[in-house]
Amino acid sequence: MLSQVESSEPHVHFRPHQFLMREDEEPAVIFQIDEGWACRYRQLSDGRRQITALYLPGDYCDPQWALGRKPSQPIVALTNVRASCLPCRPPTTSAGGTQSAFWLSLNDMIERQTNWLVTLGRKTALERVAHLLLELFERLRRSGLTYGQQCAMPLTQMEIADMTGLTPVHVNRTLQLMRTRGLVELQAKWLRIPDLGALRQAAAMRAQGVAA
Amino acid sequence: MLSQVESSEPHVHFRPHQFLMREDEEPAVIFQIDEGWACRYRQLSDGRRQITALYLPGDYCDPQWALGRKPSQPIVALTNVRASCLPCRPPTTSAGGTQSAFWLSLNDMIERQTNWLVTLGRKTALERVAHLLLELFERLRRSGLTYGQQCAMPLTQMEIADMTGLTPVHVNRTLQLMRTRGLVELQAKWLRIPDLGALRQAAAMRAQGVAA
DNA sequence: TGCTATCCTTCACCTATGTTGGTGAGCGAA
DNA sequence: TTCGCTCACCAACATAGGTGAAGGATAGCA
Repeated sequence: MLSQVESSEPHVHFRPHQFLMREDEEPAVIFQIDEGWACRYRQLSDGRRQITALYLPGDYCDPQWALGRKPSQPIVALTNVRASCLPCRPPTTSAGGTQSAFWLSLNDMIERQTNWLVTLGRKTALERVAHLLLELFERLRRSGLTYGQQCAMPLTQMEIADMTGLTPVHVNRTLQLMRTRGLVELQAKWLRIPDLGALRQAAAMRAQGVAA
Repeated sequence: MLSQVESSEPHVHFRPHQFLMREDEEPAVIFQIDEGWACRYRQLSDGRRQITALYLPGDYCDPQWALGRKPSQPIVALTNVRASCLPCRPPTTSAGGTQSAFWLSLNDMIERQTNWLVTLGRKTALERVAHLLLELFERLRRSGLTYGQQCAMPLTQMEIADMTGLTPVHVNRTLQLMRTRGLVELQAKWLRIPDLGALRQAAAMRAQGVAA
């Protein structure tokens, strides 16, 4: 269950439920996920848990460590994960400016986090789940990890619940409803979205271009 | 209702409900709030609104503009606001490194945003309101804007609702409950916290040092 | 082959919060 | 002074989502 990081190692592997980083630990490196999924979360003393970030292939983990604070939340692998280790200092803004992939990725993460504030604060269960599936699909698509209208979806309903602020039971109800409405097909850890536009509308997201 | 920014002007003023920045506008400057409160929000097409950030005196507004993207959410003054205009380019990481006040402030903002994800996803109404009042008090205290156990609290119950993801009616119920429990005294836009520890516990926040 | 654990699914019931529709106090403008 | 507006506050009722419990499918493993 302990992370096996050697800071000199260029690559590391993690198994499901293994920690990439524990709370308040001093990060030695920033990971870049090559393969697999991970998440950051906080757990309250009575057991309530909220996932606060999802890390997919290509993502830096966690970019904000570059801003110079200890992680206040643990990061754990959701699937088998292969990751590269980057030095914890960020690329200087002088070299590449704020446009470097790294800083843009931090920007994306903040933007996603802000969108989740809106979803958790104001949206219904169906809108929340739709938002999640849509975000997953579009992030994977940008990394070339979708196949037509399909992509992998290894999350359990309990993990979906911890992302969306719902209970597993209600996630199940909601997924059933979405299935009967033809919004998603979801089985065997594989997601198919018959009509991306319909799902976007169901998610009450801002309209969005088709830009890759 | 239009912002009166002259990018050459070192100081600007805004009245309540006046925009500091509109959606998708190209920011010419980053404001630093000298006095007054402002917020960033998103409004859904059916009117639901969620406030996603609060800007208090001393805060940069918005620090993430320095990362090089257009603001996707409007920013509006909640009270009379006086602000200074800073160039939109961030201090280079070479000069001052990531420890500069500016980057630390961005880091704080991300941290606060993450904490709100947990609150909106998993906490009860009372915990949410407690979290908000506590955060306000402690941020103001760090800026020397508290007086003993008291501080200003210009937010209307509707604005509290839009921060906490509740309805104004339920915010009212919750505040009444907190009053009867002696957790807060709140009247005439002025907040008094008789027992900070009790309020922290009610907010289900992580324990926290007394560090200024 | 059976054992165990995890996950998905469904049911009946419950409650925290939303909704609707009021009241009255305060305050600025005319 | 009255009008118009915002805001705090209250009450009755409605509902989305939570709770607790149970059964069935699937997969790893001895």
